[in-house]
Amino acid sequence: MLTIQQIKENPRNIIERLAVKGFDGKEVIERVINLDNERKRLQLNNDNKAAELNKLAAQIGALMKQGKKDEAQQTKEAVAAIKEDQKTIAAELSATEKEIRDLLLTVPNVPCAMVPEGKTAADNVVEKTGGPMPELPEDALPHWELARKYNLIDFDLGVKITGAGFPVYTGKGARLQRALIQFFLDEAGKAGYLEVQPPYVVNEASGYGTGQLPDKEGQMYYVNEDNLYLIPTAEVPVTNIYRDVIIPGDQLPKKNCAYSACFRREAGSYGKDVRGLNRLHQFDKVEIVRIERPEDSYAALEEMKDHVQHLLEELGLPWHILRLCGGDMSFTSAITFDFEVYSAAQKRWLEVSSVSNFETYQANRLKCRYRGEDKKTRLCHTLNGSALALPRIVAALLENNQTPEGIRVPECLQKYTGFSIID
RNA sequence: GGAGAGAUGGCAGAGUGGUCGAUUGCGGCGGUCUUGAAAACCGUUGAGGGUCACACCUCCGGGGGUUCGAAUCCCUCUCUCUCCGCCA
Repeated sequence: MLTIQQIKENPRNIIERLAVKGFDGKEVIERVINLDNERKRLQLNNDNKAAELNKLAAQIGALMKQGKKDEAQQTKEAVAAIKEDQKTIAAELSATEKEIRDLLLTVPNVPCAMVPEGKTAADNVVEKTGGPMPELPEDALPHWELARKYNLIDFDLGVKITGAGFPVYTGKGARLQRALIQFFLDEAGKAGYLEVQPPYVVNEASGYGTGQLPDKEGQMYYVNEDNLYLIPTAEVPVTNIYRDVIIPGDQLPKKNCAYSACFRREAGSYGKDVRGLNRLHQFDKVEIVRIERPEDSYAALEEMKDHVQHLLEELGLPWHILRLCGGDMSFTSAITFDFEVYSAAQKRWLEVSSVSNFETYQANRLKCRYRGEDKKTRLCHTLNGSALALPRIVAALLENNQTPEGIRVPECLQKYTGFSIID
């Protein structure tokens, strides 16, 4: 969430930029500022009462030691009255604090200056395009047909075991999954990301830390008995490594990568766009996460984009980068770039990565700070990106690389798969 | 699942009702000494609110209570550890 400090520094600017996300912040921002002034007043009042009480309590202690019981008794009576006062002030104070917190939770992150205006995905800006566009024959098959033809993925079996959206990968299909994961992790390692293997299940505090809670709990699988959530992305456990942490300035940046299975309920999204691998409840992904000093975060974002682009080039897929418009960005992001690959048989672009800078929005919730040269603590900037999510990559690879002889495996994967063609 | 122990500052570890925001050790930082370093010695070293800066206030796992006063007593929740059972 935003900090009050941020809001107070330049409320007009915040309101203007929130409008880019289609959020009318005028009222909330004003309300927060007023409430904070009220909070300060109450706090001062409360503190003064507390100071008085502390002083009197010490006096009573001293009197008791001297054996002056009567005087002590008198003082005790004075204390009772002040306590009564303080009680009401304290109640007001905590109510005000709660209201501020609740309001702040409703305010999305402020989009940075580079974010284009716009309401829907149609307003996203294509920033860059690359990779070879394949020429497929008319009878080219979509990946779900190819998966059946070559026995790579059994969707029906997944339905039997679990339900729709939980495919079973078999044989070379399973091997291809493992190869991609290894390839992505190795590349991230080369780029300086420290690999971690996080839990796939997280507690409530972690859900709040990265912003899945309180709003999006409907998107996560929930384990009722233990009050735990299945992770929708490794971003959650990995970023929460840095929850409630003050990082020495010279240890920044922190760069982590992690493979994990991801679990998403995808409640309410059914229809033609969800066939095959296009949208799953469980899928594999390698995620990269960075914790940066504010002044470095945008350079880091560029590095992350370059990294993802590099992966797609190695895979030989046609890709483009979208700069998301305000309306299509997530609640917590300050700027987001989506990478899409072209699926030649489905004749559509598929999102395979999303790279975002959250600036201090996540860090404020996480209480993730660093200590600067001046010894002061400041909020870090957090960033993350998929590098990459597997299913749609697999879909595009199968479709785009299909030949009469079989499906060609990209060079970069062959040392991991152990085969160069799927036939 | 059963039984027991515990949760204190970056770490270790004291403190069981009244200058305790907290003894001490380690670590960190600054300094003296040194060509440099180590050792030794001296000093310093938690977070948040508040203030121009002080003052002042809050925080000893979370929440509630007792008391003039709680890290210390009571209740409750969560978590961790040990032993037993089960088990990849």
